Amino acid sequence: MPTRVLKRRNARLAERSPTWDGISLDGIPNGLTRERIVAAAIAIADEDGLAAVSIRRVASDLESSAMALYHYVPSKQDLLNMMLDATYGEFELAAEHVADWRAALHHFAWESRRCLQRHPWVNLLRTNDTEYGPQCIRALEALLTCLSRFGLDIRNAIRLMGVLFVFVNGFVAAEGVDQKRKRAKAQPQQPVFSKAVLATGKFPKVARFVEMGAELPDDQAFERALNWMLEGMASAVPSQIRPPNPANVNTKRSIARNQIG
Amino acid sequence: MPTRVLKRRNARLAERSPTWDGISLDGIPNGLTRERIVAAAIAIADEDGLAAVSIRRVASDLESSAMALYHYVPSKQDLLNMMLDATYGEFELAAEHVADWRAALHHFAWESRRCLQRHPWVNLLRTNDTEYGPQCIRALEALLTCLSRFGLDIRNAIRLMGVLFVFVNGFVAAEGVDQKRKRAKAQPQQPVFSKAVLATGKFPKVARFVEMGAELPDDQAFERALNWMLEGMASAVPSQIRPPNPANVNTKRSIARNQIG
DNA sequence: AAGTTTTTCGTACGCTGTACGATAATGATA
DNA sequence: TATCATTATCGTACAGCGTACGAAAAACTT
Repeated sequence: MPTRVLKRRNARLAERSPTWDGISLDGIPNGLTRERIVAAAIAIADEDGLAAVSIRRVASDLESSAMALYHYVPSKQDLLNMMLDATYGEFELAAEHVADWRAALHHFAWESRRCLQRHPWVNLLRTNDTEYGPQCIRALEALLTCLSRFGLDIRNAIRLMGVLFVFVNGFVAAEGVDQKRKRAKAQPQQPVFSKAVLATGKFPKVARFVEMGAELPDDQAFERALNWMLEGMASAVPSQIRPPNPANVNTKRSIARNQIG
Repeated sequence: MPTRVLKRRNARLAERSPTWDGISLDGIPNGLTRERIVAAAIAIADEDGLAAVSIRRVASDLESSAMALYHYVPSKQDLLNMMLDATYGEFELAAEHVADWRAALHHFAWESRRCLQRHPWVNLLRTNDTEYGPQCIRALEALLTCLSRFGLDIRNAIRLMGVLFVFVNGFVAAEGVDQKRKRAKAQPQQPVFSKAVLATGKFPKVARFVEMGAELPDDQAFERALNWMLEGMASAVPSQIRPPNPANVNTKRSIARNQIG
């Protein structure tokens, strides 16, 4: 995208009223705010991908100049951190009516996936070393509170949540890659597996897998894998706080220890 | 790192023998190869992080010039893909002596973690849309072959592996963040949770969790979470090919269907 | 020796984050 | 209202990035 940004900015500047005094033409004050900057950056990332988020581009969209942003945002890395935290604001906290900790974690997983899917770039941000901000802490507090109602202490709750979040994150990341591929289908082709390698005939099983069509991750696959995860967790949670899963009731392998592991 | 790269390159060029003819001073031919380029890039990423991998830097380390590399590597993105695939070459294939599919997956998970830990930047690469190359396919084929020996068909094996890999990937990513934090302890401090937010007192559970010290992911935590994962999978795998897990033998909830899910 | 192909390299363009200093707008105070 | 201090904005500049383009050199063929 050559000179596009600059052109856009010049266009914006050109249509400014010469008597502009802090109020833009349509009546919306364009004084900068940290919130406005973060929102603009998120909009860019949603629309054109995370790579398109540059200080100059954000400033251009805000009809401002690059350096003006640095009064509200210490650095670009901080801006990215704020973007990440802002997405946690969309997190719908666990409803009151969840019946047990398994349902709470189930809700947490689906809600996490929903938020991650809405902003595919979140996966990229989470790989850097980011700081957990207010929105994230708020969601975490709510879930901890919910889980504690069902008898899980903080340490164990954190363990479960951590593993679950890691799982959801990885799953959505894999989903995102596939979706990106599907969207860019116009390309000559972007084979997931190098065709040259498969053509050697040395890898019959992988070739057969490719032939029968890779199974793309979807809602059903997510639910299935999530239940594996939860089932495994249930097998480790002390029985007295285990949800009344009919499949488990008559089992003798309940773990008596009060510590998960 | 200002002008460092350029200086290094100039130094290298300066110490070149004027009668240089394809053989470098210490007798090692420095004709470029795709393999040498990839290896150099990996070395840089291991040492200075993925961000330090630039075409100019790689060329400098190879005592070459930036544009020379483009005859062996179509683009930087392709170079990154090749780096990723090369790491699969270090993957130690499942030993012959694994007793059942659960042991095979257990080995696969630990080996994946080992490789990922050796090259922390792999996590960053896997988030982009990459293509699976020969080394990756080789490892996949081996695991599929191993799993099929225990009665798992390709579709189900892929499902299990996919979820497991996603889990390992996410876990190591979390580990990597913590390790990076630990290494940069000299900094004034890099609180994982914003202290200003916690100081509001609105989030007592999170605050208590921070007080009692976050439990860093380690070998033990990995093994524990991995067993959750495998336990959940075992509950979904048809009973006749389920490994003889004593905890499961007397359970009636075996799923008779031949399809996982 | 001449011609062809492969490999290397210099230059240049547009982009990036941001340090620094000058300028403009705003709010407080005399 | 005039002056000053603070805050906000902006222009310029620097070093670095990926890589398109074309010239140059080296290597290999004939």
